[in-house]
Amino acid sequence: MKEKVIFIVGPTAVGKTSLAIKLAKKIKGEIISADSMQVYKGMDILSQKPTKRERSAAPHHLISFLKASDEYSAAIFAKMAEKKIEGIIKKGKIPIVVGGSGLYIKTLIDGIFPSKGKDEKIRQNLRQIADRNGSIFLHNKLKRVDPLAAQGIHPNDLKRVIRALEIYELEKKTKTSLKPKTTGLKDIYDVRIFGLNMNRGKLYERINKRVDLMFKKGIVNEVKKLLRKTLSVTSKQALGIKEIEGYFNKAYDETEAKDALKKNTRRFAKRQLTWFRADKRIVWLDIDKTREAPATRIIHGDVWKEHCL
RNA sequence: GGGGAGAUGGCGGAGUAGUCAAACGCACCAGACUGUAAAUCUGGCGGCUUCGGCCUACGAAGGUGCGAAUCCUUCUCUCCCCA
Repeated sequence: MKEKVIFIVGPTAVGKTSLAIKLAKKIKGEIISADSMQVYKGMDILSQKPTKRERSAAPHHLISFLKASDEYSAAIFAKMAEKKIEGIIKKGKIPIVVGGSGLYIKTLIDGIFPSKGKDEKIRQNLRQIADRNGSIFLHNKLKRVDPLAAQGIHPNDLKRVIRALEIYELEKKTKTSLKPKTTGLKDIYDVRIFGLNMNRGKLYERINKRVDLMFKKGIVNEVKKLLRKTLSVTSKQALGIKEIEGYFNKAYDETEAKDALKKNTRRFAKRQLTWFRADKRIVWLDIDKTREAPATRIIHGDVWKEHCL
């Protein structure tokens, strides 16, 4: 019989962290963060890491172990998470993967095709070509080497066009031919994915409140410190950095920075939902359907019995 | 009290007789997504629709035009200046 691995996914601010901790305590689980930003030191407020107290309530993994200048990616995450999962299972405990980074989670569960990774030089070169000749030009180029991939990528989606071309240059194989060669967690373990959701308006309200709290906690100062360092490509895209940077540059005041962060976080949550909705394996727990916290339902209720036992 | 400016879709804001359900931006909704993913990109966005159209709309009411968001009259409201 395959060992169980529990996933708790959902949009930001929906309440994944607290549910995961309750669940971990109940079932003797250990939490693995599937979050592209919580891995960074010095980004505690920004990435809404669980507090020290929360972290001491159950073991947490893959949080605060990278410098802001380090790169991170779905592939690195998947590799590390898989090792952690193995270790946790060996200890006789249940791994609970918690997070909102959809691609990371998918990569972990379904795998990613083998690749040498990225090559900044190739990317830069392709970017220059796009600047000179337009993104359509690059897309046409991709059409010639990998027509199937080109079909699935919009000509305006420069990052994807570039990556597909990069794969070809680097691997001498097309993205299309590599794609089927993937194995992941789902081939080894009994994967159970739970998605948390709630009424959209309520979720947005929670996000707004959370951002207010982030400012009270000193996010401005945290960003100020971060901006003094060199940030990696990944870490510098954390929500909050560019919004607060604009405030430092006097492009607008603090209130506007706060509103911008709220807005961008709301949009992010929406994109997360779009991503997770596409995964039909997810068992959704709608917080609005019950007056109680979904934690109660998942831990004591039928959901747990039905889906995990 | 006198003079001037203006009222456009959820908001901002074009348009100044036909090709206007009304540019553009924002918000919002939906979608795509395999090494930057808290990123990147796409579509929709008055209502109804058998997808051909139909209906309701540009402060209100009248009027002139074949035809009005666009012109005229009155009214209501807002802003500014002078008293």
